[in-house]
Amino acid sequence: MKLKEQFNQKGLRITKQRQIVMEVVEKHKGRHLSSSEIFELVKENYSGIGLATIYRTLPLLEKMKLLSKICLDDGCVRYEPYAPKEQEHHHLICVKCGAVYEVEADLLGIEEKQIIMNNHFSTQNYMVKLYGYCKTCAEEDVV
Amino acid sequence: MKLKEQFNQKGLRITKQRQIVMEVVEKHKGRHLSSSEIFELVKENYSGIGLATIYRTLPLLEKMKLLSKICLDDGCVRYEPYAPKEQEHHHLICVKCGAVYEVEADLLGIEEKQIIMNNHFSTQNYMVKLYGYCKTCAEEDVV
DNA sequence: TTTGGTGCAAATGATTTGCAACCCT
DNA sequence: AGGGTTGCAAATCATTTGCACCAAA
Repeated sequence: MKLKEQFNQKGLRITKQRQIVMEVVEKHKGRHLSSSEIFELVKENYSGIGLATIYRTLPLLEKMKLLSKICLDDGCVRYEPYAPKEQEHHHLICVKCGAVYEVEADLLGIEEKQIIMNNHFSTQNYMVKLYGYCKTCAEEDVV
Repeated sequence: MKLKEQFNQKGLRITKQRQIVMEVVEKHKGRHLSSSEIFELVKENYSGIGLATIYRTLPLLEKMKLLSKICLDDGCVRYEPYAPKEQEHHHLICVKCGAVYEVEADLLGIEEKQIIMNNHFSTQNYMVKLYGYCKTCAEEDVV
């Protein structure tokens, strides 16, 4: 199991708790789980888990590039399975109902990346958040 | 003064506190002020201000499209003067030192916008956050 | 056995809310 | 006058931290 090696290499231990956190987030790919949502889901499989462990585990898994942190402007940090550059995806946020959709696409073209390079900034990755109306809410507005 | 009319139209009142909050954020265009930073700055001109007023005023000014809320993944909400579509700008976030730079450009091309339209989403505006290394930190890494 | 890891409870920080007093219109 | 606003303090929420105990390696 690669996960275990990845941890051990850094002197970290792979515990039941860490494994279940990973499983839960992967199982719910496409949702954007907050820390407390993850806490609730982990409890279903491991009722003894403590909230503090969740809060200590999540940033750790993020640093190891196993999870990605996302911030959807709703007052809490959320996580999703890590997506390598080739699968970069972005978020469409409905300003009316709050629904979040994903678009899988490399939204920045060569030109745009050039503009950024000109600012002396070396980009590792990027995230685009688009605010607008989802189909449902756009139709309601017409009524 | 248009500001006053804009408020009165909605049955809202233009108070000294609200005016000073606007002034402070506009004066510091280019910085990305957190609520408590705004609180401190407002106090310089109006020492009686209460923190709760700041927290009530900021979302109000945002709804009125006088300010924009930004979330730079550092655990607090920040604000900057509202930028109409023509002046859309985005943020470069240094993952090492945390510095935030701005790029003024419409980073999404026609093609990319088309991709989003195909998702049945009508975009009002969007925000791009790019994570990477600023010039200074990139140079330090070489050392 | 030897650390790193965990649960729990208390501490922090950011933001919200109830309420009486206040002040734009 | 009258209702929107404010300051203050208490309440909430998300997240962090100290510490004794537990468990991977």
